[in-house]
Amino acid sequence: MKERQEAIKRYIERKSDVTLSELAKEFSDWSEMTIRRDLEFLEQRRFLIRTKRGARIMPTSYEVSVGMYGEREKRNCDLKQEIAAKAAALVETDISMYLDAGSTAMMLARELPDRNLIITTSAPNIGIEIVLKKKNPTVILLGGTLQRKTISISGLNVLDQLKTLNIDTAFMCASGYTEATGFSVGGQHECVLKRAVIASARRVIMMMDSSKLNSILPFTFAQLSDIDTFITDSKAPESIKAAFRAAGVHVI
Amino acid sequence: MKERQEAIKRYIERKSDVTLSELAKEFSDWSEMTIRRDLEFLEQRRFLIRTKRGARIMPTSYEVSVGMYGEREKRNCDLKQEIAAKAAALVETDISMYLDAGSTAMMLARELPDRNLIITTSAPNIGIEIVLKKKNPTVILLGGTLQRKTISISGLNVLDQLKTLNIDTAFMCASGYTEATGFSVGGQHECVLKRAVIASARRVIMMMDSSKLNSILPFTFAQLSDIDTFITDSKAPESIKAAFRAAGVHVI
DNA sequence: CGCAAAACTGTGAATTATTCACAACAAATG
DNA sequence: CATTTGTTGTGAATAATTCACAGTTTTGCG
Repeated sequence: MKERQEAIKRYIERKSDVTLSELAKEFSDWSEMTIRRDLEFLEQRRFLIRTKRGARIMPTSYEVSVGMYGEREKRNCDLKQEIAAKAAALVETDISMYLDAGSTAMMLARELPDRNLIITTSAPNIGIEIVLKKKNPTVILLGGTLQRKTISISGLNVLDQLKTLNIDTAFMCASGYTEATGFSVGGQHECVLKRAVIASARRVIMMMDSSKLNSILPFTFAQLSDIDTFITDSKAPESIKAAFRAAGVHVI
Repeated sequence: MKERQEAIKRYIERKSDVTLSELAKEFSDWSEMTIRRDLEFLEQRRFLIRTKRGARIMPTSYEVSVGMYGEREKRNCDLKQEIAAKAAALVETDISMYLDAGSTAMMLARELPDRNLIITTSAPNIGIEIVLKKKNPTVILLGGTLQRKTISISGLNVLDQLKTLNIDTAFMCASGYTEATGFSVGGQHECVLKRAVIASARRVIMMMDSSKLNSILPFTFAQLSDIDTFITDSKAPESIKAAFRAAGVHVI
């Protein structure tokens, strides 16, 4: 595959739905016809499907996760992407890592290097995504009841399952944070699971886009002192970043 | 949603990729324009995406499973569909059932009534499919290592997890059957898991399309005496069906 | 190094698909 | 029963896609 085709594929993967004219503008070094032919090429290899005026990524499990939350999730796609790229840089080879459920985690799954890794996750859609797109990582899915809203696992014995796994680095997501309440999420099941993961991981990396800062959700699962590294996007206010640093958290 | 729109949706779900002219021929009572408008309607509701000359189902996890095996799987789609419809008729409310991994099982997942059910499965893609498309069933995913080829779970403690679950009816798939070898599959992990499920289920229903009869795969996981019901398609030879009946198996 | 073959790219015309506006019709409402 | 609302079909206008061809670059091989 050519460099241009790779670039087009990456572009569409990021945007998930593009028009031909949008592509033509982005890749203005080439003619519309060439891009058209590239799309045909990529479609044959099942990377995407062509639509009326352009193309769309071939949704594997990715769309499963964003499809439901819909527009809200898509809107901050670029922020999440930025965070995921930063997080992927922290992934070392041959470590055992935990990947949380959530759309930021899904982005990280896509950015992950295709290397020897052991990835434990409670999100089956993320597990599938990794296993389909990468050759090398080993994916371990937690077992239990599959939650409709979050597409993640919960259950009585997830905690037991965690006990048998040694997690080096945990990449976690949160839906809300304030100084007073700490990191919070909307579901009780998730909350319990996240706490257990954080307790057992050697290193905890929290990923959160700036739109979620200063919002509170029902269940708090962690405080600043629980995390080692905080990854956010460039739109996050300096004041919060400074406060995190003052608490001994490594902010990226 | 109108009846016609439902019908179009079902048609596209079955075919997975259709052209407008194909739809116009199938639904010749209506004009092309009306069908076009229906497709637009269905696209807005994320049931499908429109392509250049028609439409394609919105692949959730379904495409994940067939996408890899590709054409081979698609070819017997109609047979599997027939089997899945028969199997769905056997599903009772409020029971605990096991759904095997495999494309026939995925078809069954789509045909399942939207009622109170507890469905245990080793296939996360099937679990996601159910949870996204139906409101009522509870899905329990087994935990463990996610296998790349089959998109199913295996691991040391799947057997332990099964012990804590009481399965009433198990819907199983096989990749091969001969009288001498019994029901067989290609992977050792799957084999072990299937055996355990069959041993613990009160009732075992085997689903298998006729193209797989008289083929042998490396690992045998069941004999005729292990199963209660056998579901196959209309192309299956009478001789085999008669032999199954003679062995006390209920053949549908 | 140089030539021939193959593969890739851009252009514009021909084809095809999609949208749009409007009229006819049916169903619902008061 | 008239009016409104929604649905459907028709054909023209628009837009997108394909096709064929020519120019260009790359590749392979003597």
